Amino acid sequence: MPTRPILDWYAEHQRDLPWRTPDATPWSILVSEIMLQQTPVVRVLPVWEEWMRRWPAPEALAKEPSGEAVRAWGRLGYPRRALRLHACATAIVAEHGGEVPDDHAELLALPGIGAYTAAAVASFAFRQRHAVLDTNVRRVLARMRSGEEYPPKAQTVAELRLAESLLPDDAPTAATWAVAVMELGALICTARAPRCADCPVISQCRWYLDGKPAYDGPARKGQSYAGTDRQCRGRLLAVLRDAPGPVEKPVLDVVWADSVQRERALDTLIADGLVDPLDDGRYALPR
DNA sequence: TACACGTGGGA
DNA sequence: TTCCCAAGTGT
Repeated sequence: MPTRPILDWYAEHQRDLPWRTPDATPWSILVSEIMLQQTPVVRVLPVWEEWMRRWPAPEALAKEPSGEAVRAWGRLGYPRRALRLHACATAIVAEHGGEVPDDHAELLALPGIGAYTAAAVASFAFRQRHAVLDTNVRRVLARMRSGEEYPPKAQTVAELRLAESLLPDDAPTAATWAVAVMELGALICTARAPRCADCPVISQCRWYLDGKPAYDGPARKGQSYAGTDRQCRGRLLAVLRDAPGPVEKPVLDVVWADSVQRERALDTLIADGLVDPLDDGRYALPR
């Protein structure tokens, strides 16, 4: 895999994203990475701006009730991420003097930060040399090297080894390379209707050279949503997010007809720490 | 390992 | 309209 063409392409075509500017901090980058998990850039942008205005450093967020993080999360989806980001801020203040750690293992130990995000923050915020393997990169590698339209359902050791083997030796260059490949996957080598005509490495893409054969692996699991507990949880939490304070039970009851499912969903929200059942019978976002 | 976990937009 | 997908993590 040629490194140069992709670095050159990135230099010319990268998007101007606020967490990529020179004044972006490790904290602002960390927040962006959590928000971007399974969530499109356009939806993250306004929420990230608001978070950075309110909580420019971990200490500011750590002082707030976790419910404020959930409220400010808005409709980004997967609101447990908001809770984990709040827990992240708390841990960073308590264990790292308020500074986002630059060590990969320490990042990995923070709540809500897994293999991808730890590598991404270490790479993007601290310019370290790590294989940053997200869905974009996995797709690019699958097409270029394996000739497959899509990567395997679950990440393999081989994919990680390949990504590591492609890393430029120089750390800062490796960091730019990591974001460049991701960007290529996000803008050109997209899941549907890839823009192969604009690809800087089309001549080395095995999938393209093979005539772009259609995916023939096992069916990729579609995610149902309507009628699920997830949708029910979303409805219930939306009520609390949009209310100025605690709400009475009947206010929650009206958003979902199936009482068995509704109670189950509410129980799991409480178990997750997203909803706080008050002593007076009302419900609120957590303190 | 497989599944749960939100939401909205494009094809 | 329905399906598929978007910078994953935790259990």
